[in-house]
Amino acid sequence: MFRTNTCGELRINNAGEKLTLAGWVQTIRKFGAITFVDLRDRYGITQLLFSEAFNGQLEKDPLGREFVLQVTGTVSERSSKNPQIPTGEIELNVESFRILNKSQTPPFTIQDDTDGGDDIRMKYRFLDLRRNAVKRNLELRYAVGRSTRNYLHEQNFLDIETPFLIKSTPEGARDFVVPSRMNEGQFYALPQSPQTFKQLLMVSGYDRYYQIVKCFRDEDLRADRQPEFTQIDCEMCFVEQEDILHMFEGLVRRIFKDVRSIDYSEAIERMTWDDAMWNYGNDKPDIRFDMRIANLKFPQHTYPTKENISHLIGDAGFGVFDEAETVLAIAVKGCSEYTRKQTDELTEWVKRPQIGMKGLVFIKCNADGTFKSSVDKFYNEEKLKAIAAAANALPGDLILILAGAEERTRKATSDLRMEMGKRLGLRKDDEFKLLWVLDFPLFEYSEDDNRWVARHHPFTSPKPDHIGMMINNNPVIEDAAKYLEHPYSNIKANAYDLVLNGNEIGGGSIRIYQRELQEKMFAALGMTEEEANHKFGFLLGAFEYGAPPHGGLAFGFDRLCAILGGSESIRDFIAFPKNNSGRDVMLDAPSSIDDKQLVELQIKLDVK
RNA sequence: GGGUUGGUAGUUCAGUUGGUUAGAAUGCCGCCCUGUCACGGCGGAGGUCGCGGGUUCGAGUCCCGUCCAGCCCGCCA
Repeated sequence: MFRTNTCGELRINNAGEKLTLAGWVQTIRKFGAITFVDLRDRYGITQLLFSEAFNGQLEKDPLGREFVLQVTGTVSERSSKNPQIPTGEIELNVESFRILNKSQTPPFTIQDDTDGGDDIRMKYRFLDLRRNAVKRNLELRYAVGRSTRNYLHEQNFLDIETPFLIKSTPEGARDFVVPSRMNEGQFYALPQSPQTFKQLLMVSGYDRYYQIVKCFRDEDLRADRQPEFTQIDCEMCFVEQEDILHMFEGLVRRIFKDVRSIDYSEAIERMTWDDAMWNYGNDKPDIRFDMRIANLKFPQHTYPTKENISHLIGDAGFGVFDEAETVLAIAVKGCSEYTRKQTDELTEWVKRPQIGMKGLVFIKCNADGTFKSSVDKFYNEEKLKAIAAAANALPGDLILILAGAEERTRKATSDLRMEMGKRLGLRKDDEFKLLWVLDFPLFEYSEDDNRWVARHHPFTSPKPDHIGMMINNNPVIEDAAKYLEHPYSNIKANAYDLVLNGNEIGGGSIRIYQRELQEKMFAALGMTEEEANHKFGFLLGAFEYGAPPHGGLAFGFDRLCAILGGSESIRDFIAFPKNNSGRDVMLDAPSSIDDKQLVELQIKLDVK
């Protein structure tokens, strides 16, 4: 037997037992004639005591950090205890030991507070994974997965695997493609999600399906985006939106309970997409704090046209506001005392290219009820008061106003809101707020492609009373600004996103299950009948053989784990992640392949 | 595709207005130390300042290009 115990389990009541441990050398502390070694394994650290008798052997065969050791000895109570670690009351009095393997000195320290930077840790990821910080994250990930499986199993879901080598459908994200040797000149695609397979499983009658499954998208990366990532993918038959929301609220509550011991018993808030965009400028608002956006130019639920201009700011001769497509304000609690330096810094912040605004207008709501603003000469006390009221600003608050083109300004105001929330400490890591965002638009207009595209995906069903607004073609709109007047912009989808602290952690929809409607949808997206049949004929065909009403959703597993672990980045919750450029720096992948492989695949390269 | 921050010892970083021999911490090596646990003490080794070009009497420092990494925008049905 290699070992009788682990390095994390021995306590004072094991004193006197003779046993064997195996693990890695964490540190060596030579102290005169005796030597202390901290031996580490997955479960913890146990201090080894090498008495004077071993000095000869240790001199001949010195130990080093990360050597793999097998030690046999007797557990004894320490004469000076260490209350910091669970095994701190005991040590193993070594009677014999064996070096199972040597190690080079690692390029960074294997400690909780490692001295290694991201780059070097990724290159030696197998060493990084020895550290507690990363290990805890992977344990948390396992706990989330186990909780998910337990819950869904109890709810009668079946875990069914779907293929990875599938057909490329260039809607949406770019596919990763895999050449087929046996089918010359042809390619598989890796799934962006098992979407069509899970719908086919519904047609087959497996009315509750789930899978914790890898998905692949060949798009640029972010801290919270990897080219291969994991989804909790679910689908159900004979359900309406309410059934799905209820089922997966249960899942999330269960995960909170199992993983973080949090009783999320309060009702999960709901908000329409329209309200989210209007009040937060964003389809995934962080509702841990309020700071809603006030529109100073238009009343809610109107299109921004000249006739709809409200009287909040009117035409006051202030060109920046008068000529702007939209003017948005947020009230920042208790910041009316901001200095010139602080407001200048905020102005610089919104002028960064990533935000892209030209400037920032301030109104200080003084504690005594007066106002001081950078636009005093255009707006009198009464107007400023009205603006403050609209922005829900109280004395002592600072109102920040951005003006410009609709879409950019809304996004910038949303970003500014998030930034101020962060600076004011309103976005706490240990506070969790869930939110359903409902009634997404079915379509959105792509100005690049000059056509309507599915906002979620083309299998999402429209709200039943909006089906009549579907047209059997995808008309090009000459003036892009006019697209708001097109009926498609008013069609809402049976689609829903689950948002946690301003992050989209899941999303789904009630699907189309009738061939006619699905054909209509493809046509609306500008697909000819021929194209639709070529790409999705199998699904259309299946819908003719008794397809039941169905719907589902998918959670971003990595992201969910990261948020539950209190981290912005998902990389530390993935054992072997890719870097910003989609590279695995440990494997040095992707890489070129042999000419022989290229010949077999009938691929000629036209690079370098 | 674009923006931005960074690249100096094994590692993490400092390096002033361009000026003598490029520093610190940690790690590593050697010696000392019988109760350490971030052990301690003394000593030592360790650098093509990412790469290429330019300006200058002189470049880690300024300029141009390039590569790599982090973050962001675009993109992500």
